[in-house]
Amino acid sequence: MAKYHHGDVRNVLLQKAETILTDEGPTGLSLRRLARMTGVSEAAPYRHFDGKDGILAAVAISAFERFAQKLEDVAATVTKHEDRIMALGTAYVGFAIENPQHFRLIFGRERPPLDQYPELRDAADNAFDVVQRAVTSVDRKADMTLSQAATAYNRALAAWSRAHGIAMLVIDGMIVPPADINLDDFVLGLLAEDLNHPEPA
Amino acid sequence: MAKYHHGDVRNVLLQKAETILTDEGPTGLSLRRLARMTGVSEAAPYRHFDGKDGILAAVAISAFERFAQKLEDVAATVTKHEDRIMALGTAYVGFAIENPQHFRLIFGRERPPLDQYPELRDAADNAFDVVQRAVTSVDRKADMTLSQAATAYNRALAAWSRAHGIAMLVIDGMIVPPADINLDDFVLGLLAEDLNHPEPA
DNA sequence: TTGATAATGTTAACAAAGTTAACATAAGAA
DNA sequence: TTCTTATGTTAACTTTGTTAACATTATCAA
Repeated sequence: MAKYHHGDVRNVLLQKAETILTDEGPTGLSLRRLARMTGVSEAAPYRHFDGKDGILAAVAISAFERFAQKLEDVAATVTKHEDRIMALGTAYVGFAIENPQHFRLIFGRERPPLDQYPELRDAADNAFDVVQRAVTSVDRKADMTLSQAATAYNRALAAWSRAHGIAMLVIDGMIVPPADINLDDFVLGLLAEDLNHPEPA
Repeated sequence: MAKYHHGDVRNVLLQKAETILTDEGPTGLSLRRLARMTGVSEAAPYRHFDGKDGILAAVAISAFERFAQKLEDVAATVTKHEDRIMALGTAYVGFAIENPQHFRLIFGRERPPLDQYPELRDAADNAFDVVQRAVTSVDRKADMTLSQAATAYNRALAAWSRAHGIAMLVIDGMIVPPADINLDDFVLGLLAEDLNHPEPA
């Protein structure tokens, strides 16, 4: 009878892995348990993925894609350059807060090595290209001098770093956003804070 | 004869765990292997630590302490306020780059839960207090208005976020510091970059 | 249709890890 | 000394990642 299993195991496994990661974090994500919960033999996942790292890579790739998509959408919506940088930053942090497990998977140590999973590397590169393009694409790009381009690049890195730092510290619980103000406004405030002013206003 | 082992197992284990973490990362740090490498029975660590998390907590605590110490030293050396913020930031990133494994242990997911290890929580709080004190301690603190204090706090968070983001992205390989310029200068540049200017200079 | 071949499942085994229980010895206090 | 506690040890148990060996299904050319 129903001795063997359906034909769509790969997708079902991935889906299940996704929800396990979301609900319990990577600790709860064991291959055997995943297989059991999917109703499939404990060795079945090896037919569809390159072991545990293979599954993590697949999940990470889809996370990168959602991440990039969100950033792209925001970048496309906001036209004014400065506004776009800020909007991107809040979207970046927003994704991290809404998907802390995926964000940590993408940037943390459990992420499989990029050089062993070319598609994962591509997904990562693509996501960061979105950031960089959106941040550096001042409207008049053609007539920029070399040094201006270098500065633009630096500004992209700086903007990225800020968003990343806020995201990390918030999902880590090190920074607790005040409950009485809007989260995006809080993030915006941190992003915009200018450290060069010697004294707090 | 030498059937049983020395009297100082706890320290030896900690020391060994420290070097394993530095050399191989937390992946290589298994209790059994640690015990074997220390020349002690595989269950011995349980007499001195609260399981694996216990050892990780101990290592994390000492890392936090070194981290805080470094920041404190820098903060004490540089007197001018703005310079101090920047010096702290570079020291922060510097620690991360010099001790990537420890930095990730301190902030990553393998860190044992703070609420289960009060000493760990204390060590963490202390480290961040150093940051915050150093960043917010403008010389004339007494006569600050409430809103000035709030701004100062925000600036501390902003400065912290930036340093943290740079640190994370660099040790993750996402940002590759250019080889042809001084690392500290590179970090300084990122820290000081003012995103509020609409166009790259 | 038939029959070879690849794809996909399964069960069974292995080594390594975290953890605990049961037991042995050392060190110190009474 | 003797009782108690701290510190070791060995031996088990469970879970996990992984692979090997075998079974079933799908695919597709002849």
